[in-house]
Amino acid sequence: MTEAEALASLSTLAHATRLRMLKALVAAAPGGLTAGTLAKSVDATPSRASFHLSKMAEAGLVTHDRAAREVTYRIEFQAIGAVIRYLLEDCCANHPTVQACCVAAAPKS
Amino acid sequence: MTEAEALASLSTLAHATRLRMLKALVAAAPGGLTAGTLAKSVDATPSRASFHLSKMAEAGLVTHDRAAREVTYRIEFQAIGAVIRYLLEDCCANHPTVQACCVAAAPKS
DNA sequence: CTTCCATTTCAAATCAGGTTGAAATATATC
DNA sequence: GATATATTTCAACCTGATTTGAAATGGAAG
Repeated sequence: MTEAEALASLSTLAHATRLRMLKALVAAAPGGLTAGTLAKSVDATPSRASFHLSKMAEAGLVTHDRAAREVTYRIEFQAIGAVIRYLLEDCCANHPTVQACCVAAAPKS
Repeated sequence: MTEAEALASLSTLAHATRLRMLKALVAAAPGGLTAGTLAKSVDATPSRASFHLSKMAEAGLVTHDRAAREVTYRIEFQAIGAVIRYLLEDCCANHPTVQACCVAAAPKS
């Protein structure tokens, strides 16, 4: 992942509406949610939701496909993993103190 | 870490000058770098560097202390760890696919 | 083909953040 | 105290992101 890509992902994540959409999509994985459902779940107008979703799609954080009239958005876990990895590896040089946080965050045996 | 804190850290990281400063400070850890050295290393004017450094300090990503005329900035590894953990745990619910990225990023035995 | 529903696009207004350069502060030296 | 260096602060300006609401598009159903 390049610095430019990392910056694009980080600024996409750095917005309350988008971060909440992301959480909603994680909770709904692997099924995904329609644009309308997402809009309601983060209390945004359709046009605002569409704006933010297209930004997230542009950054590769979500994918979307149309079924009839509805557009379903799905989380792209690997894209978020790539951002985390960039922070850990490229920025922090895998510093033990930073890694310790990830280890602690992995209670799954 | 609260959502507001995570958003503050993410938007602080989402800027080329600041991300480069962060990398420089990681490389210089645990010693730190002076404001002037940092400014040169990212090719920024003193005033621009000071502006970005104060944002990073405000977000808790760096600390600073004065020695004579120079102000030395140091990376706060735990703060970055906290952001990563937030993404991993609070956003992605420790999803295996995302965790796999961190594991791969940890070649240190 | 008209109508309805879901979503996106668009232009205008607003807002937040970044850059610039000059001035101010802090500290040391003469 | 005067001067020099390191850094920060400030105000003005610029730029890009976000919001808003209306209009347009895509698709299904009568």
